[in-house]
Amino acid sequence: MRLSEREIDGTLAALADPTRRAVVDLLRRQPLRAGEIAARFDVSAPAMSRHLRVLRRGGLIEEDRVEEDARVRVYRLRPERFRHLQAWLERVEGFWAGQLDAFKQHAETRARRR
Amino acid sequence: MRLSEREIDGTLAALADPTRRAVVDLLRRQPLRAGEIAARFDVSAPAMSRHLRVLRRGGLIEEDRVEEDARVRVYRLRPERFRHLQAWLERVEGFWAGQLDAFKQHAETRARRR
DNA sequence: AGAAATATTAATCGTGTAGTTAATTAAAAA
DNA sequence: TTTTTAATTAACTACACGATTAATATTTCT
Repeated sequence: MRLSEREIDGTLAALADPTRRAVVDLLRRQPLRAGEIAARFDVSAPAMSRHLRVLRRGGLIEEDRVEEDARVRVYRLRPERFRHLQAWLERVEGFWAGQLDAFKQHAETRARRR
Repeated sequence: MRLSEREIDGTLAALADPTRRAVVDLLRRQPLRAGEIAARFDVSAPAMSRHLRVLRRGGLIEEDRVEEDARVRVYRLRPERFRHLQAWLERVEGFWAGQLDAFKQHAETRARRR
């Protein structure tokens, strides 16, 4: 899958905040409820709620509801998006290989001319 | 190499802007002078200068000076930082195996509670 | 039904960031 | 030496973003 510019923007913007990266780091271990996440940081619940929304819109986490208690919302990481981001980075980094190809072609052209 | 939290922050913050990502995309092809970069976008030279500084501090590009004309500054991509970022993503994505276990445990706990 | 719990949205505030034009630095050209 | 050129820094404005407290659903517990 290839991310649109809009998706890339949301994803990178979401990761550009230290608190949100810490949340991602926390969710690596296991899914957690909104309250549990907020409690582990030095911010208010509303502030964390907004962070979670940004992460969700950035495609990095998703929200689940449990049947036992319809009030709680469980958040968990979405691995796909991280893989998409890796693919994006690979594409950007691919300039290196491209330059190498260009060099080869250049060398071949010169060789053929002789 | 492993990036510090501070470095990760600078790098991701630099990439969280559409204009700066477009600059990165542009520099994939070849190094360019500050003026050439600014001319390709719909922003003033000072604005682009700031973007370039953010990208440089984020470790994504570097500045070279040419001997023919000491006024011009040539910017080019630094591939290492992209690889470091990939490594960081891989580390975060590595949660997958653990997540599956956690899921199972979660499901079992729920089942037991009924 | 009424109270407590879970989480979000609303309203507000301060700060950081991107943009602009003007001023500045430094080097090449005339 | 004066003027142009290349690029940055300075000063200022507009707006998006993060944080907080208060208010609002919605669901559970007594």
